[in-house]
Amino acid sequence: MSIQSDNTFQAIISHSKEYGFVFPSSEIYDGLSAVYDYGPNGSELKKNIRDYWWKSMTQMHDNIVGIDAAIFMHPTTWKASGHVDNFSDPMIDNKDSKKRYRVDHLVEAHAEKLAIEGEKEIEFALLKQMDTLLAADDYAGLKQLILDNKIVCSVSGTANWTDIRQFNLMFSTEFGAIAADNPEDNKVYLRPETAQGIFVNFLNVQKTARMKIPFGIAQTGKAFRNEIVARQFIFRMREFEQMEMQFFVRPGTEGMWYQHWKEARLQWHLSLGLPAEKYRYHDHVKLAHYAKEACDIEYEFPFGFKEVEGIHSRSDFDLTQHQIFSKKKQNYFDNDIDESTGKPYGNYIPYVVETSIGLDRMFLLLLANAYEEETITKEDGTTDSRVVLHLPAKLAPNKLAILPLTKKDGLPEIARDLMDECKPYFKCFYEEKDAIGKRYRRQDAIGTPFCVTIDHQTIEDQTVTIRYRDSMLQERILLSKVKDLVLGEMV
RNA sequence: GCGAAAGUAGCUCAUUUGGUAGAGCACGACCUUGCCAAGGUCGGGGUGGCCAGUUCGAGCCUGGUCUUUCGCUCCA
Repeated sequence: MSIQSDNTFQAIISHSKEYGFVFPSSEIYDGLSAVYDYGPNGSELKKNIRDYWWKSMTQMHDNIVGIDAAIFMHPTTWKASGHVDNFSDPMIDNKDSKKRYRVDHLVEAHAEKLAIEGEKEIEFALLKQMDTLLAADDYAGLKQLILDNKIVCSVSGTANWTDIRQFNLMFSTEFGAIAADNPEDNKVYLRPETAQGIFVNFLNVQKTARMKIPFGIAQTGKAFRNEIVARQFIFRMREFEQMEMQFFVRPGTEGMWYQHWKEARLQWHLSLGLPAEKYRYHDHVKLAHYAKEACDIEYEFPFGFKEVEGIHSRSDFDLTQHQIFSKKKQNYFDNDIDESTGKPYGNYIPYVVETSIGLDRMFLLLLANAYEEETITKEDGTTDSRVVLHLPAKLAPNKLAILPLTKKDGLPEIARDLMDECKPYFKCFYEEKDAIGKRYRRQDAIGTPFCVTIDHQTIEDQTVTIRYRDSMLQERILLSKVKDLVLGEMV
């Protein structure tokens, strides 16, 4: 049904800005790369997505509870999680081959070659120099070392190198007002994922909410990654929001739960009326350092199939790491009876199955799916066009537009009364300016599912015209039925 | 990060060889009208992404820079 051109993505970006969904951050200062702000309609849509997810996780599952952890966490958290060590190596690119190397690997490979050639002394000196420079974070010195030793790229054979850069995906900042002797002691990171806030609170939540395994902890919140390449509008941003649920299970059952959540999460997407043929699973072959099994739920964006959500079987990696680094037991005592032994399962560190969806990506997904430039044939045979967002009614920024046909004869008063009746229950929009057709089109463009028009007949028989966004059909219903009709679409 | 393209009003775009910027839509007020982007009158809005250079004169030529899109690369 949707007519999508090659320029669809561009059109969606323009539309997002024009109708107050997404603006480039700090636009008057030329923007900040890969950072975006949500406008009046965008912030409503985003909030509605978040609320829908939260409700489906916590309200609809009595064994899942929520938390809201801080963005700042103790620095040791990221040592335990592996984020500090695994992602802070200095890198260098060869400009000719476009190949990127870890500096230590590049130098060591060259040293090895020297060793084979019998140049033991040069090899030893080289490695020692490298260690000294690495310890001092002297990147200029390291680059000079590479140039002095005529180390070349194995692909291009040239020494046309970029400067050395450190790619640590975590943003850091100073914590507290008093400078420590060692600045590193004051260093804290902006969390690169929300998951760790759940793991470090595992026992707090389990004990205070009296949760029994299997159970889950849900959380939504901002995370920050200093991406090397951050592009495709709000798809990959440096500041983004995750909606995560960590599900704690008995070891040995993680495979079953992994399958369960893999299917349940896809169903969540489909429950919004999104087309199944646009979705697919992508099972990971190469696994992250913590993962046992992992897959992405991918959606066909205008720029191809891309990850919108991940389901990961994280084993007991995270809790075990936190137990080691914090020296605090992360055990759970399982009173359920193991039928093979007749005794309780007893103490263990639970396994974790994670579902992690990017809120901003879900937002983009919904816009991409909803956006349509529709050509409509009018009664006299001429054609017209309209831009319409087919957003799920329960997620639309405005649920109902209330439009008096004229701004006199008492029609605005009736419209205002309806507005007052409905606005405690859902977001309404009131407008009396311009011709009715134009007002309908404006609401189409921001995805308002229902428009109600108050006309002169309303005064006589208490009926109004309700007009449906997707079909453009209209019918007369009782004024008193409007609120319940809209509410019926919200659950 | 490398390569390519682009940046003029809120949006989509014009501006023929360098001579101090226009249109449509949108926006605001008023009049007329009243069920699918109506008509009229008036009005607001741009130091041409930013900074330099060449020139008597730069939106246009040159260099730099920022941002965006696309292709590689990367992605816990």
